Amino acid sequence: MSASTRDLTTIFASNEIRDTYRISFLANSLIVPVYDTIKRDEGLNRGEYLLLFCLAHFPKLTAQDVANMTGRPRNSISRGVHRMLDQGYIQRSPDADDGRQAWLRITADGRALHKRLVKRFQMREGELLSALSEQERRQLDELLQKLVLQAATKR
Amino acid sequence: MSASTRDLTTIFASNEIRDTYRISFLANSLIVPVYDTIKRDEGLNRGEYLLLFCLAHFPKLTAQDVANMTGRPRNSISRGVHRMLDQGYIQRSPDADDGRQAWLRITADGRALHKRLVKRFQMREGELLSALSEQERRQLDELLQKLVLQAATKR
DNA sequence: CACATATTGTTCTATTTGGAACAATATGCC
DNA sequence: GGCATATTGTTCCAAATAGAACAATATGTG
Repeated sequence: MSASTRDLTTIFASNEIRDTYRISFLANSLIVPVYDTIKRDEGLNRGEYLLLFCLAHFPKLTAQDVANMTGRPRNSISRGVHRMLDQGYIQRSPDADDGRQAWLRITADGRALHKRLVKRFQMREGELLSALSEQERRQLDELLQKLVLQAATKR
Repeated sequence: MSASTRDLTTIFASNEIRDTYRISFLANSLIVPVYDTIKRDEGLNRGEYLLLFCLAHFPKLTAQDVANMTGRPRNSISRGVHRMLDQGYIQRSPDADDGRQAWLRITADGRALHKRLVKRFQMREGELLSALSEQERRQLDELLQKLVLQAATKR
């Protein structure tokens, strides 16, 4: 009996936390291979890419905002900020009213990088979603939206 | 304008990879807080818990099987195996026909630990799913199953 | 059988990660 | 205003992580 003859996918449907297990598996399947190519081609690690992604969708954010959005600790964000500043993908300006915090913005270079990289995630997402019909995709969209709003408020 | 007055949840519905972003966010929300308590209370890290979880659902597995199922590198599994052996949660026996590999099994202690810990994930899962109706949960179940099977085959 | 290639599990090493403590600044309360 | 408490971003350090090389074993092909 070798690994190739044993069916390791049965666990998807037969464990005590089916949804948790499958959502976690899906998340890994969607992002890990793409992060690997981003690391290889652009030298950005996960924290740095997340920072870029967040800043691509808000005009300005503080480091604390990014930590809240991504769930990563502030020191990881802080490191990412410095590296992305060095590379010119983001810029920082101190807040006039609050000396503790600083506003982060994406630069034109950063936005161009984001546009290139996000396509890789879109392709991977498309591969997975091709298993669903149009109607099923709309169902998924609604269900996910309800779940993330629940997750964002109930924690 | 402070973080508390800015609505950082708008990104859920307005980015180029909505499903990827939301699934990844959900996965973190489901597992990270629980892993933290498991680390604190039992000293198990993520790799060690995953090993226990896998072995709780198959009579026996090789380290390579666990690596395939979880997507983690073999050296991480290897480390986990040794620590879990030391703690008596799993046992190992060499394969008679293939001198390279060894079969891993969960012990009674390991199974008892699994039963206790999986409840924590069930509780967290229940909190999130409470946002859905019975019918919606069935829909989610079907959609997730299609997606994970697609992910497991198309990679 | 002999030799090239593949697979399993391990060790070594560099990078990533995150908790904790810290300085600077802000807020609340008397 | 003055002092206790909270918040932001940083540095320090220990743990987790994963790539690469490795030894042992297995497989395949002549």
